[in-house]
Amino acid sequence: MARATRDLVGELVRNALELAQADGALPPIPPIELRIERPKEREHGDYSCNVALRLASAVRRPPMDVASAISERIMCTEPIATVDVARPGFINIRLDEEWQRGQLLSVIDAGEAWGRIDLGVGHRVQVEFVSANPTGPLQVGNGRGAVLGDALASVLDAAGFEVEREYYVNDAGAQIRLFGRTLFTRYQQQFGREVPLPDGGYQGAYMIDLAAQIKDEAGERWLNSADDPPEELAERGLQLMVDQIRDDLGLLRVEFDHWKRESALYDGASGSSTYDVAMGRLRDGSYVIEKEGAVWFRSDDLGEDKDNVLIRSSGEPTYFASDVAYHYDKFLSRGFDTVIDVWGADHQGHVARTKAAVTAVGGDGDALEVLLYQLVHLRRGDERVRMSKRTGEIVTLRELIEEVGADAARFFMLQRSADAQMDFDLAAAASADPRQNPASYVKYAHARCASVMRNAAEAGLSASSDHLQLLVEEQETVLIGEILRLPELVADMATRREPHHLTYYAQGLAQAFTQFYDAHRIVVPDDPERSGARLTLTLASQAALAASLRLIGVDAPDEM
RNA sequence: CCCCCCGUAGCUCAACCGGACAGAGCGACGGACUUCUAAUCCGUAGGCUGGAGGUUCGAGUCCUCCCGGGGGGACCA
Repeated sequence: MARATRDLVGELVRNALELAQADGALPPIPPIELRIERPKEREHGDYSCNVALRLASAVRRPPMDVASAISERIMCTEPIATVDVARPGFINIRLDEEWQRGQLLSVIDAGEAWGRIDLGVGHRVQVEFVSANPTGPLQVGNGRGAVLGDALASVLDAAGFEVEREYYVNDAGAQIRLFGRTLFTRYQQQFGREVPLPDGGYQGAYMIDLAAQIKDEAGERWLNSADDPPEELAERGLQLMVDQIRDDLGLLRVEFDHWKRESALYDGASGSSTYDVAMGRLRDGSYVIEKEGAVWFRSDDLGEDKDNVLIRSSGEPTYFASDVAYHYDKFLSRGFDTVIDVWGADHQGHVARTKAAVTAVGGDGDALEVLLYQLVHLRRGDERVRMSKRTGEIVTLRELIEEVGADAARFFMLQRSADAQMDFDLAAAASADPRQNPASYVKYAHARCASVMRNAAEAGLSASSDHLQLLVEEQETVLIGEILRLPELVADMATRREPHHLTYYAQGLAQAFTQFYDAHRIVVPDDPERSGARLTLTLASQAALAASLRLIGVDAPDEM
């Protein structure tokens, strides 16, 4: 199914609305956005529409009248069974149950690709996330960005967008030079030399490990170098660091399509590098001024209240200047229609000026979206786990994954909306007990589907679509509804950039299946017709569970 | 001083960008296993959605102010 059921319903409602105007039942009105919602109460139907309430004052008619005029003209075909009008002026729509049962076959056919829609076809989106400085290992907070960005990219992909996952490697500038100098110091220390760390150098033990590794690889090669740092040494250290970051992300099952190096923005003959071209664009647009010995981005025309330094009085470009060039590259060179940058909340202050910069270099600032995520706090049961850089008790992403596993790490990280701070309970996440750990609960439901199918095969029973009309029990109806809901959920998540709904959907779906399983026997050798229908439902459940787990990035095991 | 995010059940959090009776999980209490995985299920208790105004048919959601928590406001990233 390339279209969500909701869209089919919406089209029928829109037709009815237009018909009502055409035949004079309603006066002509300007086009209105039509939203089909899913009511909380099942008695209100499978879908509802509040268009009559919103139209009432404009057409100077009681909402109930408007609702009636529209609902009478809704064609009760294919997905729709009945249409009712309710109290204030809602139009409530109930789906045809036979049609819904028939959809289960499409679900099974789609398998773990269930939920894919064509909402975003032809639209190229880049999701850039993590992009932590390669001067140290990833921290827990980076993990949240990793999971959020990866799941969002998966959701957009499922919604039909052409998606690229990108990691921006900040391999230029002062901090990377400091990284090189720290590494050089540690390298010399490997040979027993007493060399002090540079001012503000990177304290972490990982720098010693890096130095030891480089010593093993290259011996004394740079020991007596006059450069600080030796360029090749620094480059090798950076490579190793990036490799480690890539490995850590791999443990989380996060993979990038493209690793973009900041230094590449400066490559090329003078005047032709991305950086030079982007700066040229700013100058052409009169967005550049010089004052106090530095070069500034003047953006008050674009609604910014403050100028920002592009080139320091030392002649060195700022991080922001690189960012201008980088976003020029994203939009003007590579031509993405939309770019979503996933940033930690501590970068909140950069949002406005980066959007302004996109506009200034000739792009559309609104096509740059920045998804900010709030901080993560760790706790273990009731005990707070401190993550202080000063005390050195930093919890790395790798440590987190080793303690709780990739599945729980991903599921827990994704459970909160990006703009809510998060308490991550290591004790709950590390537990295999589904009562503590919803990731286990969902996986268990999937494994149970597989188990049921195995037992059915042993009993000589198999899924059949011949008697789906037997699926009329309350738990069966609810479960079918949950399964069929995924495509519209994908649409909502993609549109609103909110992948966290996945975890709630997966839990609700798992619960619906488990309740069905608990209330009714699926494999009944004496009743092959009913068994065949229920096995079809089981297969569809398994597909929907697998599809949602795949989007979350969690394994869907066949046994536990 | 200014800007951004948050404040919802004892705890952790949802609530489809204004809808119908604010929902889950955990925790608490009480039930259900000779049958496909009880790693489960069912039931009960638990709320003036931080506070005060406002907007309208209708507000947890939007506007103003206040309180509280977090994050920003550099020629750092």
